[in-house]
Amino acid sequence: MLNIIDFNKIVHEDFFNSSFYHKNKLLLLIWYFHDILASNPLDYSIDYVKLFKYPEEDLKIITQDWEKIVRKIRNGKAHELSEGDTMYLGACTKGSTAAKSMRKQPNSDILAPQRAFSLKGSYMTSILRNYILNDIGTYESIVKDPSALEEYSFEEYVKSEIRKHRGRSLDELMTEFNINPKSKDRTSRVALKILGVESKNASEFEKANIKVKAIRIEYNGKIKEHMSFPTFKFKDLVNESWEESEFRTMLSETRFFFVIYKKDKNGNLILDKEMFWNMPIGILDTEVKKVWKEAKQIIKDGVVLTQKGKRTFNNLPSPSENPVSHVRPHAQNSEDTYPLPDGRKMPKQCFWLNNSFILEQISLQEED
DNA sequence: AATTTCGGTCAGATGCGCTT
DNA sequence: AAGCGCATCTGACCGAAATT
Repeated sequence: MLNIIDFNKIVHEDFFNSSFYHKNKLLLLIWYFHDILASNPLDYSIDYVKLFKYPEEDLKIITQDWEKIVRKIRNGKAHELSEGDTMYLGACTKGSTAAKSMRKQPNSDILAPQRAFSLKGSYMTSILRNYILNDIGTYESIVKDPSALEEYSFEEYVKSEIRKHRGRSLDELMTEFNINPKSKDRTSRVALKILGVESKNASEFEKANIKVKAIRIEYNGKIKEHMSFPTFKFKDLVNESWEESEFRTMLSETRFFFVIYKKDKNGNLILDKEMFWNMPIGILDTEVKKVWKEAKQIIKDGVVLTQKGKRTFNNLPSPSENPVSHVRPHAQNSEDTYPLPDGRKMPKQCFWLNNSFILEQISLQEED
């Protein structure tokens, strides 16, 4: 967490003269161990301290993040800011309560939640690992020479590299880049190899919490499968609030890099498009919230199971009930379960994003 | 009859705990 | 520090029932 964003003032600033840069160009970072056994936070042990200046390659990306945030505010879209918009520098909500923290913004009459600059959790983790613990398990970076970002933003650079291979088949790319066609992460490996990265993730993607997701579009133009996410524990979910829920946190903080393949008439997957995407905050706090709350209520009240033939149907939110999200099993088999609050067991479930929603987002191709 | 829906399954990758 | 066994995770896929 860094400084509060003054929506009205920041629109007149440029990065190197900004209040953000002024205050935060040099940081004293202090890491302490969050010891859950310690009764008093003052007893937490301070393990690492470091006077930190952004490495040149990171500062380039932070500058671009700052520009992106300010552009949104200048366009009267402060209320649409989201942590997932940017890579290392985020605009996170800040204030005592959501209701008390609404602020006026220039160029729009819509009130926006107060926000502050923050270095994202994924970026802080990587600073700790790379620059302080000197962890050997660090990933290669995509942009080897920071001056490559003078002209293009990181995202534009990444997209243009992928675009060079547009029209080629996945099989062809796997052969060329020597990737095991059976590996589950083959599409993300292909993308990384195109970007010149041998390691199984890129340092920029790791620092920015960007997840590569393959999207396969069928010959008929539809996406067959919904998009899955990690499973949740029923007992945890019923104790969460939407604002602090695992699913909301994940969706608001993760940026996705969609690598889109389209099936030709012979069923070959052809590299077709690429785009960065994150869940629009307006949809997150309306439709997705609805599904989440409904799921929570159903689990709280006791899931109703009905046996039909071999299969057991539940009354959790299905894809037809909501345009954006639903709940479905994501388990090894029907024996792979988590306990329900009432003691029964149920196959592990997760929230999914509807295939139709993903398709809609792709066709919007909204690049702010 | 064809397509869509949605509970379920598969299998390689990953991660954890334990031992040496 | 490395190796092992095992559990879990994850992206992709399956197929019976429902719908068109």
